[in-house]
Amino acid sequence: MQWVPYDAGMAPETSLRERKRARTRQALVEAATDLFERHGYEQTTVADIAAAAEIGTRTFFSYFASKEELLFPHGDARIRAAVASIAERRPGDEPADVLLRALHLVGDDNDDLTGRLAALRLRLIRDVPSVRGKALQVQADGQREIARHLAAAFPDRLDEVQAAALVGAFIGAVTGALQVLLEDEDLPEDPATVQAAVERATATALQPWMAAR
Amino acid sequence: MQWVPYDAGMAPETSLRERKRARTRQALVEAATDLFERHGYEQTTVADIAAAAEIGTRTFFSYFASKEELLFPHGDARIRAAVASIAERRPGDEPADVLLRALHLVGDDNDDLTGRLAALRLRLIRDVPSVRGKALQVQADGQREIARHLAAAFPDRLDEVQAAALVGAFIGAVTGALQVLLEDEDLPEDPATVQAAVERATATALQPWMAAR
DNA sequence: TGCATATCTGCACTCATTGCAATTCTGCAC
DNA sequence: GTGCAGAATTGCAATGAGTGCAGATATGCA
Repeated sequence: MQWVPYDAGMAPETSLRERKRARTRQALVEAATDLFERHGYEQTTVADIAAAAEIGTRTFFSYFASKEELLFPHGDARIRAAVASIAERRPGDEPADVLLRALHLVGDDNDDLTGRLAALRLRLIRDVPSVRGKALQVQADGQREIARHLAAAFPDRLDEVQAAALVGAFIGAVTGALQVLLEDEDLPEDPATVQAAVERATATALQPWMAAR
Repeated sequence: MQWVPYDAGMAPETSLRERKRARTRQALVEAATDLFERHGYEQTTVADIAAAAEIGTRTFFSYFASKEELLFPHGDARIRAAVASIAERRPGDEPADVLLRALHLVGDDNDDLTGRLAALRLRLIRDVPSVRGKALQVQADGQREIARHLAAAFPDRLDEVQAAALVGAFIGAVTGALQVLLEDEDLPEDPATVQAAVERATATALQPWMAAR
């Protein structure tokens, strides 16, 4: 490949047009984060957000296909990390080994960009149905992508469907645990605490695999 | 609308009010199924459906909270089956045993009511984002419910979070496989074939547990 | 400088969803 | 059978997301 979408600290090899566009996009995310925190998700209209970022309401939809998208501006960051991790497969690795490592890694750089957005997102996923729906879709898509790469990494051991099942099991364990943990009214707790709790719970759930190692 | 003097499969404890309401609800689902099949999901408006069922558009929302809900009129049937299955826990059963049995069972009575609605639903889940989102939410909620019961069934072995992780892993494996299988353009294949493929793939993914038995 | 292309924007429109208030049933009691 | 309290139905108006369209602007490149 030749083009990496856009990353905070990225090369200036971009045209004015692109830079301007990226700046506006960023402004939209920030304005939205701000307004959502201040007035709530449902109370904030797309028009409000567009106005805050100084663009026309109509133009908003040329940056984000929906209001929910604002909360997942880097929908693929984690996926890319996981995929990269899979690529680093070491000889002798079992599919499960690779997945466990990838999972761990994705859990770590949990703080994608502004932790503020991340925290807000968790709260909204818990409270707003449409946001939860979007989050689940993003997750499902990511899962599929990872499965594709896993299958490719072990052509002799897994077919597409088996890989998808395996990935589903691992990610399912994590999200299942997370779902329960996030039910607590006071989310903002401490990311590390949650992280640890997830690891503990999934360790039990995935124990058969870890034991096999 | 025609009159069915006596519906054999209905609980006797219902008042006229309830029966009438149930009939209208059913009429709505049927009208929707029909229209969705004939003109497509997005091309069919809630007003169309309400008209077809002979009720006011406004009234529709006193039966279903959203257009998507029409596709999941028995959102809890499978869950109840799984929960019941868990309740039948036999001494000596491991959590994983109970889950495997429940999963198998849920996969079986896959034909919830009119296979027509079920088939349509699968197609729409694959093609319409908002429907996919809804499906994922229903699934997540069901998962949570099952986890609750599993935790209750093994108070000495699992806490809420561990149970959720375990359930997430099992259901995640199944849905992961299913997701890939449904990508084929020609869904209507043969339910049994899909069922078998899912079992095969999940067997690989969950093998460590099955082996432990 | 000047055109071809990419963006931006206002306007009008469709559609899901909701609040409100008037109207029409149904269950139950007298 | 009459009447009432509560439930259900419905029309109307309004909000807000998302889209198609056409004209106005800005940018890349010759």
